[in-house]
Amino acid sequence: MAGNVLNDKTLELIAERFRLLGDPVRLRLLQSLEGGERSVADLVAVTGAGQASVSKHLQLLLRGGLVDRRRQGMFVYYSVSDDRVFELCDVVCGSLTAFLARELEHLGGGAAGNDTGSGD
Amino acid sequence: MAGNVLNDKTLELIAERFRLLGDPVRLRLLQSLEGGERSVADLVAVTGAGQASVSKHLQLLLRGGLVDRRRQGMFVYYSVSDDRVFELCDVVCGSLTAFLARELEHLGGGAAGNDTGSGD
DNA sequence: TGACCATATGAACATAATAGAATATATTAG
DNA sequence: CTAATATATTCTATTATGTTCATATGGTCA
Repeated sequence: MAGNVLNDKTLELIAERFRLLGDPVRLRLLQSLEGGERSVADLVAVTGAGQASVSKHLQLLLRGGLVDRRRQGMFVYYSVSDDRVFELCDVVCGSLTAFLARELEHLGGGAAGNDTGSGD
Repeated sequence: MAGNVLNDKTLELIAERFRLLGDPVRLRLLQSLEGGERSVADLVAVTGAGQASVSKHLQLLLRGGLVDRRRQGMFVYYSVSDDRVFELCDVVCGSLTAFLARELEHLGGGAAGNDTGSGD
């Protein structure tokens, strides 16, 4: 952004990329790949999701250019091809933390002793 | 991320926030608010979306803690409450640019003279 | 070749997200 | 109070997204 006016097409591309990151299974996949490449079987085990589901999520990440694919024998290894995703997650984490802190403040200052749901 | 292992709840929160940014109308709203607060009517005019739609998107952004709301008379003014959204958009833009550049390279090296869709 | 394994894909289904029309609420003016 | 204006909400239809099961594809090994 930074002062630019983006056209509709660009905006749609950006939105699409955010949506690509907007799924917990895909985030878990990316996180699992942070330490290096992994086979699909590994990723299925780590995420606890079904094989078909994981495979489809990986295709989405692949088409979005966030991961790379390498075949070795019967196995396929995926790896993160754009480290910026982690930067994005970090920024979002910070944003979320700030937001929740604000929420807490308002609760504390406005109506103390409220139940906002079980605390983690 | 940065080496952390995030639990499912946190991951879902992060995904939710990415989804919040995964809509072109909401991105356009945020971009329109980059220069300062705006009334809903202004935003409706700028985005070209319907009033109900804009209002609903604004509620989502508000509940997500990305914008603030201020009432003055009959008008309601929204403003960005977390500048990090722009940082996020910038990073995504960079990521997209890099991705498209890679795509182009592959096209150029593999099959030159291809039409990748009308340019803007 | 056929048996076997890992991964990808298609079809069916369930659920979530979005837009628009109509209506409700809030505020001001008379 | 009523009329008028700005914004929010509800209801409904439609579309997008994700999961699962079954099956196809690509590869290895005997």
